[in-house]
Amino acid sequence: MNIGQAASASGVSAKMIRYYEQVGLIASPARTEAGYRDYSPDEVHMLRFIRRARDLGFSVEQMTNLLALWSDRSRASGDVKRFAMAHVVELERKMRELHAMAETLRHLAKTCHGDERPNCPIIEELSSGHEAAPPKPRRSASRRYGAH
Amino acid sequence: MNIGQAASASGVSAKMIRYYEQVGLIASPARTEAGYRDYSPDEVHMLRFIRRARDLGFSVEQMTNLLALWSDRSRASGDVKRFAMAHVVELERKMRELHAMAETLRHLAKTCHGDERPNCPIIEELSSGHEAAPPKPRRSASRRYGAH
DNA sequence: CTTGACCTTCCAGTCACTGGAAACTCTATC
DNA sequence: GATAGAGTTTCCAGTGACTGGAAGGTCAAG
Repeated sequence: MNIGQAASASGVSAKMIRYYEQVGLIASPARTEAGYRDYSPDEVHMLRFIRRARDLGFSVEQMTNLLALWSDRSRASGDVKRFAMAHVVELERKMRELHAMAETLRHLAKTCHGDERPNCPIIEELSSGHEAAPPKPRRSASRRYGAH
Repeated sequence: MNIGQAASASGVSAKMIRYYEQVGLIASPARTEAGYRDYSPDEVHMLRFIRRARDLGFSVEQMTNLLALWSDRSRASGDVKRFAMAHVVELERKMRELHAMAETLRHLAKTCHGDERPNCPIIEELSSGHEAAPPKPRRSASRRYGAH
């Protein structure tokens, strides 16, 4: 199976497959005489696993751990569960962050007439207001989400 | 006011201030004879505005628009409100995405014993399962959130 | 034999920063 | 006046997870 077929069979683009190989998430596959990558059914299976993990928001580094757990037949299911739940906690933290931003903005927008007049409490609050969104970023220098 | 003072007065680090200048979000400030950046109270005020906008999850590009709205005394408050609400919609889209991921993971984890035995439905589902998290990514090639 | 779809490698760009090096300036102390 | 330490300057490189594109090799169909 060449890379294009592996891509459509797994849902991971050819570009991404090469990238995952490059960063060491997956091993280099066999090559044809002409130098084309040649994927076995098992490797395509692994790519599908990777795609699903990525759809659940796991980073490449975390996927490395997941693949290790996957291929380790003797690991305890508790290890997997702990890993999954730690990720859930992280997802929820990000959700709360986004929620706080949205809440603040909705609150500001509620007091804005939204008409033709220039007077706008949203801008005024951003301009001179008190502290903004994150309810209270207590210790984490967390990543932010530029919407673009 | 030099850059360090402007940084602590605004909550935007010196590094970020230089970066924002470099990418054109803010204008180059005056310089002292020695070449040090010299910020006026108005510029520090603008930096605070920027920090609050960033805390609400606006990208640099969006902040450029916000600054334009800020300094345009004749713009309609409706323009600002529309801009803010579009961002809220985007934040909510991301929240739903994260929520779907967390839900899927929690669901998988619920069926996992989480003990010493190797049998683990989480891994099994990722390995051979049906479609994963995003409830149904209908058209957007949306950004994802690697938790690291 | 040519066309076009595929594959290969490599380099650059994205976004919003952060870290660090080398060199300069400022302020305080001795 | 010398010196130390903190602050500033520029510039370059790296982050994560890709995506785009150029230049060239390969394959199957007509």
